[in-house]
Amino acid sequence: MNYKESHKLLLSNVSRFINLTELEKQKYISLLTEIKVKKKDFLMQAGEITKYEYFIIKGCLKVYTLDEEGAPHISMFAIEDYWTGDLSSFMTKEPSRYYIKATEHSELLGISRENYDLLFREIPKFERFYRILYQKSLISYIRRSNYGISLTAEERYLEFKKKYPQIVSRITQKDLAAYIGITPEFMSKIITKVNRT
Amino acid sequence: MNYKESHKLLLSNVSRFINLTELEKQKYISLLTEIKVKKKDFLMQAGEITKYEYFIIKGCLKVYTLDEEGAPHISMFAIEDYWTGDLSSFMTKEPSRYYIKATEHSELLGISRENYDLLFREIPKFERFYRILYQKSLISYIRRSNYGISLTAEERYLEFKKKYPQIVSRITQKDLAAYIGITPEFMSKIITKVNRT
DNA sequence: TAAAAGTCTTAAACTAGTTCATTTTTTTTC
DNA sequence: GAAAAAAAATGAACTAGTTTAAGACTTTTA
Repeated sequence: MNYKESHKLLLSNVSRFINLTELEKQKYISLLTEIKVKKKDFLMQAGEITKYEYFIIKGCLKVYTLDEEGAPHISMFAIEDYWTGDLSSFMTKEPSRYYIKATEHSELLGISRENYDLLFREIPKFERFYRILYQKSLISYIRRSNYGISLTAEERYLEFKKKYPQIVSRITQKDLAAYIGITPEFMSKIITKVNRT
Repeated sequence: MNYKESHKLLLSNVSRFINLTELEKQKYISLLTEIKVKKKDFLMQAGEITKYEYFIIKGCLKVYTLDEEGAPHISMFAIEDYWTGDLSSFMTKEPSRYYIKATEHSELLGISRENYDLLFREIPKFERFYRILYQKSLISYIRRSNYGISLTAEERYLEFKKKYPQIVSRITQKDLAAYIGITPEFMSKIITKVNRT
């Protein structure tokens, strides 16, 4: 069958871990919602109960919390071919502490909690898909949680640049500072220093 | 059927997410290896390819790396009813960067990579078990990776104490410092300060 | 396309956390 | 249960990263 470009991208993402029949592909696609969000608009805000998990077709978004002083802490940047959302609120149905804002005009496919549950009942293979997806995410978050406490800010910056060169060029230095966990002023100093060397 | 205490603990851990028939329980148990490790002994060392994922029946272990200066960075403390290991090395079959050392005499059940793969083929329900297990771990690591970059050392200490009171009392201040990401000297200062307040 | 708003840079004064050195206390070992 | 080893406490000098403030540069908006 002939699929839309957006669905092709998603199916190709899924086919990394499981093989679906045509029927299963169509069933899966029927469970998804198309979402567009303009630059600077929110996909969700703190206090809301997360309705969807999102697959990014196009664009770039930042997932962040605000601390008591109102300073942002960016948890992740999500770009094409990545999944994002607030898994905790999505699963527990408790209000989220996260904001998700588009830093570019973005197109997403969302799966609602009801359809996510249904998916496992209708196509149990997806248990495997998510087992592997979460396993891989877990491995990278375990590594990241160690970086935060054991590397200096400069080392974390170099790691990020090495691991996500395609993201560095698409975000502001200020947002990168909020991800690395430092002030924009210190981020500026690091970049000046690294470029000089 | 009558199971050993250790197997009962594991089966009860698994039954949080999936129901197994008697036959499946027996099959599962047949895939596990019993392991004992004395206080201060290594369960594994950096450079080795991880052979097992471990479920802790009894005891306490620390999972850590050593940086270029030889300073330890503790990634997790594992106690009864928790799973541990190096998931990355276990999956990729590449040498691990982690050491796992018992801080108390410990008893574990290990599952080898071959049996882990076999488990999914023989009892596909385990895809669901691990999907949920990894999902929950992922949620807590996402939270932790933000703590590392957005909280002060004192706040991280208070968080740890609140979340794992049963672990705090079983480990040394020095190990806690290596987990929090600070020097033992500064850990000592924080504790003095917090107790004074 | 001018004005406004946001981002980046620089610098001086400050604070959280480190390093190094010493002493006291607790735990381990024979 | 004494000796040795490891952990914890304390303090002084240091460094990585913050704060505040101001000016230059860039992007957005009307």
